[in-house]
This record gives sequence, structure tokens and C-alpha cells, in this order.
Amino acid sequence: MSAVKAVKRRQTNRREVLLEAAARRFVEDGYAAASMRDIAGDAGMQPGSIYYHFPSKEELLVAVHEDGMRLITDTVLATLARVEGKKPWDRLEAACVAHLRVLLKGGDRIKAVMRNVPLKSHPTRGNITEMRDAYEAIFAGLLGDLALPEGTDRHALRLMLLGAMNWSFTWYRDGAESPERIAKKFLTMLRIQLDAGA
Amino acid sequence: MSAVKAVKRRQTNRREVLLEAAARRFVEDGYAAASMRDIAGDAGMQPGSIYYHFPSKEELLVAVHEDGMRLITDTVLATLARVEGKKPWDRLEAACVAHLRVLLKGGDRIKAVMRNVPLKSHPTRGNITEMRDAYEAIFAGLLGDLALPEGTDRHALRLMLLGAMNWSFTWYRDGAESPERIAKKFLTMLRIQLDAGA
DNA sequence: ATATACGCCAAACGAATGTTCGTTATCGCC
DNA sequence: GGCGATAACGAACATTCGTTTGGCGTATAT
Repeated sequence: MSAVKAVKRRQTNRREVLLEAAARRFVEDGYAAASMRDIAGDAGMQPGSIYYHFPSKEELLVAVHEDGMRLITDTVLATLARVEGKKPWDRLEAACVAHLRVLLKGGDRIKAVMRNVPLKSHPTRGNITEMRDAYEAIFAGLLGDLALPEGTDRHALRLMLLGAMNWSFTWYRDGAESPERIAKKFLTMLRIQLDAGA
Repeated sequence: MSAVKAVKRRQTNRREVLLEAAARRFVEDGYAAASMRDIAGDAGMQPGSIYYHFPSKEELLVAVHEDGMRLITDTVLATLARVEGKKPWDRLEAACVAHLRVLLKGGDRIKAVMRNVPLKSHPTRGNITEMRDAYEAIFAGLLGDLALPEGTDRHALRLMLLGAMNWSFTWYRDGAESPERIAKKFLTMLRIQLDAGA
């Protein structure tokens, strides 16, 4: 057995449970309206116990945020690795499908991100903004690989595509059309027109 | 002078000031984090005085919501009346331009609507949902007038277009590209492809 | 001039909030 | 078998919250 076994977590450590409960409350009630008592209750612990894991409510939100962004980033990157070498439009479609699937079916952590979008005006704790920028850069790269008609504003295209997808969590209902089909439909509406090259 | 003069408001009535202050706080801080004391302070009155105009904080939000929805609905309808008889795509473009202009430059009331989107899951007070549905029906009508390729999902198209526009208030900065140009760019990306008929 | 409704102030109430803190039970380790 | 770190408990803290209440000045109507 390997010498250094990393940090062995106690099996009674309920940090993950806490994060999940917090994410759910942040989605259901919104950050400000979600109380530490409710979160603690959902996680099966006392309000004060949260502060063993996180120094403040805001840091708890940051942790949920980072967790959600990490999940969606890793998922999309893994998906892209699986379609490497394929045509640019197919790679973009794969990324959009992955994005919507995680957003709509991947639990509450990313929904918590979308429901508490930090306004660009007042600053944010942690590296939330950096992670968001890094994630959007993935799509900027995918759009950069497309052969588009001259004069096409790739920046506007990215904002449009991501905006349409991110807004979906406000109207999406379980049991309705699948995230995969939604993503493909969205892309189809853009594809034929903009598909100038290959 | 006409007999019944409706309800004559005292000129010292600061209900409008209150609504404006509330809208601003609801945008800046979010509904739950915006306190009645802050709102009252911005409006230049005492916290308790709010309750002369509105019976509760939630009803105040409903009032802001209705005000914002009425503003954007009236603006878009007035714009559409001005382009009556024109081609469907031009009418749609006019509506989108009006939508984005009001959303991004029309004060805080509609922004307050967008930042506190009521989740479809738990019910809302007043006729918020009805007003939203009625507004979206306008765009559904505009899309219905378009001559689109067979098999085009107009429902998905509406969700995509409105989603892309509504999300814009999360990234829009004053001084950047104008709402009019953004709206036209968004539409251009869809237009040529889907423009099958006239 | 008097009555009346309006618009708001000033102060307070109880409940809920985020957070702190002393204590405690459990675990791995020498 | 003791020991320090871990992972909480449980009660309390000061503060802030939405809301209520009684009264006061002023403008309008009679």
C-alpha cells in the first residue's frame, strides 16, 4: 500500500452532504433567503456546525459556486476530448449537449451558480469570475474553429448561444424535451446559415 | 369640470419614488437581501411608511413586477403598431430592438423582473405569471407570422431568442455595444438560415 | 372655520438572522 | 491507554428583519 495515502477523510465527514444541501437551498430559495438553519437542517446537523467547514455563509456560496463550475468545466472538457478530430460544428454541438445536460440534469450545484449570477458591477469573493471566464473561453475557442461568413461577430454569437442555454433553467421542466434535443435544436437554428465553410 | 375626477392623488404622494427605489434595490441586492429600511432610506421616508402604500414586502415586489411588465409590454406593442404592414422579419426585429432597449436602458423596473424570475415550481402572487405569458405570446405571434422551413420548432426558437436577450442583463455594460445593435446581430444569426419564404 | 381623509413620522415588537463559543464524542496513532 | 486532532453539538450572542401601532401635520372639501 502506497506510503502517503493523501488526506484520509473520516467517513463521518459530512462536508459533501453540506454542500449538496446548501446548493439545493440556494437554488430553491436563493442565496439571501436560504438560512443557515435550513441548510444545516437539510444536512442533518446543527447551525453552528457549518462553521467548522466554512468560515461564513458567503464562503459557503463560493464553495458551491466553485464546485458547480468545476463540474461543468470538467464534464465539457471530457466530452470535447472524446470528439477530438471531429468537425468543428460537431465538437460545438457535443459541448452544448454536455452543457445543457449538466445544467438541467446534473444536480443543484450548477443551478445554484446560474441563479446567483454575480453582477459584473460589484466584485465577487474567490475566483468565481475567473472560473466563469475560463469556462466561456472554451466556447470562444470552439467558435473560433468554425468557418463562418465574413463579418460574423463571434463574440455576439457566443453570448447568444450561452445566454439562450443558461436561461433555460428558468423554463425547463423535468419530463419535457430532453436537454440533448434542446441543445441540438438551438444549434440547428444557427448552423445552416452560418455554416459557410466545411 | 367633469363630475367624477377619478381618485385625485395628493402631489406629496411618493408612491412612484418608492417604486423606483424598491426596483433599484431589488436589482442591486436581490429581493431577499434588499431591506425595507434601505428601500425606505433611498425613497427618503421611514420604514413603516412603506406600509401605507403596500401591505407587505412581497406585494411591493409584485407591484414592481407588474410595473416593469406593463412598461415593456406597452413599449413593444407601441413599437409593433408603428411597423404594422411591414414584413414579418422586420416586425420581429423591431420588437427585439424595443425589448432589449427597455431591458438594458429602461430603468430598474424590468431588470428587477429579470433578476427575480419566479421559479415555475413554487407559485407566485398576483398575476405575474399571466403577464409574463401574455408578453411571450406577443413573440410567439411574431414568430408565427414568419415563413420558416418545414420542421422548424417555433417554440424552441422563441425560447432561444428570448433567452439570449434576457440573459444579456447579466453581462451588459453601459457604454458597450448598443442594445439596438445587439438585437440586430442576434437576429441576423438566425435570419438568413431560417428565412425560407418572403 | 371646521371636519376629514390623506401621507407620513417615530417608536417599538417579536421573530429570524449569521455567527460565536465552550463542550463533547469519536477516531487514528504512539 | 493516554493524546491530539477531528467533527461535530447545543446554547447563546448581538443584530437585523418585516411589520404594527398611535399620533401629527397638512391639504382638501364642506
